[in-house]
Amino acid sequence: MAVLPSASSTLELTISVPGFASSPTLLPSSSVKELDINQVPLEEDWMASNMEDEEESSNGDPPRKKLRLTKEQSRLLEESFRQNHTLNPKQKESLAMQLKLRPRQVEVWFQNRRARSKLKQTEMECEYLKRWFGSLTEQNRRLQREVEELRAMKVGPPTVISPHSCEPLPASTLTMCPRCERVTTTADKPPSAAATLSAKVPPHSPQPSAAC
DNA sequence: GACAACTCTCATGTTACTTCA
DNA sequence: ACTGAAGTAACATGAGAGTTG
Repeated sequence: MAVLPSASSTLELTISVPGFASSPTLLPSSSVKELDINQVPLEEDWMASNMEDEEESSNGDPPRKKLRLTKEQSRLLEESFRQNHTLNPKQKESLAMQLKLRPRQVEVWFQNRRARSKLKQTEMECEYLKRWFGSLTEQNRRLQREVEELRAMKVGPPTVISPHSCEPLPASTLTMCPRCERVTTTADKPPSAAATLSAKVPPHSPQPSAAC
């Protein structure tokens, strides 16, 4: 499972892990809404229709019937899903018996539920990456402007005096901290591999680090 | 041990149906 | 009443892992 950098304080991204309790806010609200309106069939009707399906499916050309799960069935399935995103055969059998459904129906429900979870997660990640891209674009624009300004101001070779040697430093030794945007010299502090990486890999938060 | 055949489960994509605005 | 969009149960398919002879 790929884990993206954690978001800034204003954007929170959660990664769902199988077996890890998912947030209730991710649950499809429609399931509740529709079931409030839905006519809940009697248990006997459910069993009868399920058995009919099973019989018809062996006849070769069954019209695909779509059964709506009752409120209670949905609730129990969701509860079970929160505990575990996958079921072993024993759990499946027992849950199916408890819900008065076929094990196959429970299996299909879990497959679809996992798919919905993943889709939601992907959408959130996509949204996060979009914002990240926007922030980087803005930062890039700002730096480009700054470079232009510096170029416009340039009248001669830089005359930065080294605090160590008290002599002028060449321009090539000047670097800018990507976080705090202060100009430092490589002579003063050579950039570590970690610092180089952090400059290339966007920080979790667009705000400059206080450590700088 | 290596292998093929089989079964099971999963992810992924699609279809068919239901509900609602 | 009709319709399109959204949600979702059911199905199809292919891959990977485990079992068995």
